Amino acid sequence: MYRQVKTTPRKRPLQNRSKATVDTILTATARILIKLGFDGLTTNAVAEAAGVSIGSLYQYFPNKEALVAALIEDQLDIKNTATLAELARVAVLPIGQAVRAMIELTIQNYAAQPELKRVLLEQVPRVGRMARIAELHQSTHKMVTALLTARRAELAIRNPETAAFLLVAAIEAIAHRATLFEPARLRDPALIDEATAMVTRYLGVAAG
Amino acid sequence: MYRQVKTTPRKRPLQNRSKATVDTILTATARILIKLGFDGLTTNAVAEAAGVSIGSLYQYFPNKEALVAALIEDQLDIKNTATLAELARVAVLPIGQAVRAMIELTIQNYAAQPELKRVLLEQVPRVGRMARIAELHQSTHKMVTALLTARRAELAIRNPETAAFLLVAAIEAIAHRATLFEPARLRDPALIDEATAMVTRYLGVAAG
DNA sequence: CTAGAATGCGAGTGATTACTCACATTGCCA
DNA sequence: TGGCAATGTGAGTAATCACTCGCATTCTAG
Repeated sequence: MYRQVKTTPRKRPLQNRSKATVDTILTATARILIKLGFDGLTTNAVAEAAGVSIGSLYQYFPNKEALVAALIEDQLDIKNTATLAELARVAVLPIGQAVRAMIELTIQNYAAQPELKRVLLEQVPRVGRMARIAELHQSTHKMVTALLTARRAELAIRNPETAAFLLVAAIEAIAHRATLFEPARLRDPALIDEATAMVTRYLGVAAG
Repeated sequence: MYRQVKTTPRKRPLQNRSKATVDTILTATARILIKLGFDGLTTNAVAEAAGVSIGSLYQYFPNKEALVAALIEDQLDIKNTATLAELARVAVLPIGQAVRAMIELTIQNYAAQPELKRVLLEQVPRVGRMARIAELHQSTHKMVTALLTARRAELAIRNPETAAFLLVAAIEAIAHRATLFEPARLRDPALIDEATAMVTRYLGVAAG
């Protein structure tokens, strides 16, 4: 279907020296990506910007997409860990509060380094990371479904599975769209208030 | 910021002969794009698949991205026209009904040719069409804001502008995410029911 | 009918750029 | 201290592909 490119790292950096090299390379990748986009990103340019030889780059990254994939993986891991942890934490709170907390977390996640987030979001398909995204969606979806099912008695919804899909998609999209098109909105408290209102009214619970 | 590529057509096809050529080229582009992705899409391959010489292709399209851009423009035009028309049509209906109609339209739009939609969605940034998307968002957003403002008295919301942003983002995302990750859901009536419920409860009106 | 415009043709080329490899340097450990 | 492993180097190569251009064919208007 797609020309899938191997993006698994070539070699793990063992000594501190090489760990630093890898870090520098990724930092340079991010910088160039923001400035020039994926097409302006050349492996030679990355190596030069990182002050590292092109050979060293290829010690650790098999190709250009692997560079971007690594950045994406980092972000996804951070986000996923934070999301699952927060979901666990809020599971016992009053639902309104739980909702607000999840919305805040989601928006905060996008609000940090929005430029980088934007570029990476755009490059996800190109770098063959859609499957990974799907996985994460899946895991979030399951957890939210479980949460909604567990507390079904308090809620006005009949179909927790579909509801979970809607909610996750909606909240994620709000942050996503704001990041891509109206970053200023990420700082607008009304966004969080209204989103919380939307979700809590849908669920039939008091706002958080 | 981005290496922006000119994607405006080179020459308009005048005779029927050339109109057919352009059509064939775009059809071939869509087919290859679905099968091989953007990287597998080469201008030579498109020309061959279309049974047209590479020279002819370049009569009408200045470069590879212009091919994809043309497909995207087509889809966006269709969608935008339909959306604005429907918004105008439902403006006088009971709000619950209006909401359901808009949700159905949005989902239908994605449900037609979901494969092509998926690839095109993924290629929007690469082909420099984010600005166009932003425009369309803007116009939809304005219209929905106007609608919510006009019927404010019937609604439980305080901030029509933010509410419009939320609603458009949420509904769009539900269809979008389903298309990308769970196409089967596009056929699930529960999706529409629940989405309608979410929106109408948020607005504080009877479900449509 | 004809002249010029529109369209169609496709082998070839030029430029880009990802990536290799043979070798140099540095770090680690016995 | 010596030797092996890890790391770093960068000129060069090979392959791809977007795109050109000079020419052939088809259409249309007068």
